[in-house]
Amino acid sequence: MNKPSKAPNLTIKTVAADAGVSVAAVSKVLRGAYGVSDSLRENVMESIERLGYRPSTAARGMRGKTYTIGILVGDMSNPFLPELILGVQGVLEASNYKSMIGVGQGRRKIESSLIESMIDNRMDGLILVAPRLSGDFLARFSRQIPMVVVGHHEPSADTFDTVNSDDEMGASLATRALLDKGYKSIEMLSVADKVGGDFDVFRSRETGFQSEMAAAGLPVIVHRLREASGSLEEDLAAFLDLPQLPRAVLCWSDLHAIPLINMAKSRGIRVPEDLAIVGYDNNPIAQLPLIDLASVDQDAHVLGKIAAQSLLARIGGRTTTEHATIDPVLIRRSSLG
Amino acid sequence: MNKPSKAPNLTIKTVAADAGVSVAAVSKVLRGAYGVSDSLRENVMESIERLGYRPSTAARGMRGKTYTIGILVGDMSNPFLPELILGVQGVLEASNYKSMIGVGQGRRKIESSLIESMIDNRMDGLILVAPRLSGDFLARFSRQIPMVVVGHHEPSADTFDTVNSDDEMGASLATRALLDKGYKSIEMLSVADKVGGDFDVFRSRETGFQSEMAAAGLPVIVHRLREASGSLEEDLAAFLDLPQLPRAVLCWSDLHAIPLINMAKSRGIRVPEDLAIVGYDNNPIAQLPLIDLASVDQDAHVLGKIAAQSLLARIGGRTTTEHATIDPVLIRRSSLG
DNA sequence: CGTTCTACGTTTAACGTTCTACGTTTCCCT
DNA sequence: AGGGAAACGTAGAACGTTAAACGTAGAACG
Repeated sequence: MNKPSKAPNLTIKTVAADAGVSVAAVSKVLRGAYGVSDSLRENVMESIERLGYRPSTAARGMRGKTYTIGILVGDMSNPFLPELILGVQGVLEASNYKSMIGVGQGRRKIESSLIESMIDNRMDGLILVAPRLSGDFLARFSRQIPMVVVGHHEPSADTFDTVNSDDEMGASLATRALLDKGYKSIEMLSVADKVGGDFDVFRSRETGFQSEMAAAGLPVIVHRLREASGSLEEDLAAFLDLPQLPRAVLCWSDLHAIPLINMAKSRGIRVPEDLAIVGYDNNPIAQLPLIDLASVDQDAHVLGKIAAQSLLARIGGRTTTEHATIDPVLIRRSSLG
Repeated sequence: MNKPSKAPNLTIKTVAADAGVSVAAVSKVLRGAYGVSDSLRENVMESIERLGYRPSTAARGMRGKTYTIGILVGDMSNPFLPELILGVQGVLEASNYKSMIGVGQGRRKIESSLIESMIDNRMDGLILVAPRLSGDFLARFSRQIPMVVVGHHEPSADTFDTVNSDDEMGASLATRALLDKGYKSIEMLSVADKVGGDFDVFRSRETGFQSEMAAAGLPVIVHRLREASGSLEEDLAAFLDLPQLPRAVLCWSDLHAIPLINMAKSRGIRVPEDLAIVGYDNNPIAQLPLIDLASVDQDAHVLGKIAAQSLLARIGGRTTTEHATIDPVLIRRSSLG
């Protein structure tokens, strides 16, 4: 049997009895609250340690804080996730917070239900990473719980903070690198028209591309992929079949650039001799020798760190809104030329 | 400000008042407990719906169940994860359970602390997917909470259930396919000697390979990669530099097979003409045209479904232990020959 | 030497559920 | 019609923690 019939549930009461003090005293020690002498604290700590006591998050949630924050990731294939989470956890460790990670599978329904779960669990705050949910939804949830959103531009939001890599700059960087190589005919392969609703979250990279091209006095040509699943192959093929294939292409994501480079090479189009390709996100696959795709990299660790600090501040009582931005870097590989 | 000064916290009491019944009646409806008339249920449901009430998981955890189960994944790069989780969630939906997913980052410390968090949150049960933790640890935790482990052979465990794809059969399948092609010189590239402790969790695939080769009267040659990070490249290179390169190779994972196929091709070794390669896990990358790697596929959806059912049964009171096994399938691609 | 602080610790309500008893109805049989 | 069981609903005590309010003793002050 799993549960022995008599589980003498280890509670704050046990600790109090063991240390010979009141329950409230233990609670104070636990929370680092005001009004505990060093000797008391030491005494209680010793008992806690020896008994192996851990406070019940559930019970905590009833009155105070749970010291748990939820991290919701929209899509676990996101290559910078591990590093980002490390960044978050680094900050949390220092302030005895724990985190629980939820994976939204890129589906709005799962995302909402996960967020609701987290609220129901009385978590103290939420970090949403590249959520698919629209700004309206985000705003609605943010009224119920302190929230920071990473990788989802929403500059007008005033009920939650955002942390983003500067997508416009990233695209600029990549475009300028292509221009510096001397290419004149450069086009962009961007994401579907209204992926995830009609907010312009996904347009910053286009803006960066556009402004660089315009500054160079060159025409701005942007192709947009369709959203339907399975259409990616077709759309990429259509692009490669263009009568006037450009000399270079900037892809919105490595998720497009990698299949593209594959398809191009297997059609005998040489990369970068015939077509230079730059992606975005620096997916680990990009560095495989057969792929060797140049890509824009975001410092995920910093992204996570800032998000966590921001959330902690918000939980701590800050009511103003912060929108942070950090600078990406271009990783040069052979596909760039 | 985030929280309006007067949050008239929507509780079960509010609902009871609204529906004109007792608090306990609402609770019964919520839990689908015995002793509620249809009219009562309908009435209460209507109130719940209209008010948008959601029960506090934290409060629930204090007395009863939280209707939340924790899914801990050892490593989010695992390609069959999304489908597995879908399988789990499919089962859970039907019984009004929610799930929270934790990502262990392949680090034992994070794994343990996440499991502890989940226990502290009074979750009703845990599904561990390909955990790095050793059997001892697993057994210890399983005494505190109902638990099912997926993708981690531990046949001697008697305090938690396991669900696994039949790794031995998968390796057999792949080996036999290579034998059927007429190859005689087949070797295996397996995982480090004592990855994650000295249990033989990772040996089943070797066993499958070994028994097929022995049955065919051929020599059994297994290379083991080292565990240290960064050593993969070296080890693969060393393999390809072998004076007597085999005609075909079975890799323990696509995580090895994909870099291998890359390295081989970029050295001018033709796949499959010079070297046939079969991987394991059917990683999405395996199907890229430039890779086109044959691989053993596990039905992740079924894996998840069985795990969830198993856990629910255990939560429901089953005390015996179940070890389930399901059959994998070989996906043939050009790397097979 | 009384009075007021200050620092520490305790008492005691909450918090939002569940669940065990227990009291009413309602229904079904003879 | 009478009796018993089943069905329905209620009251109220948990659950483990926090936090506001409340002592209390010694120190500092006038």
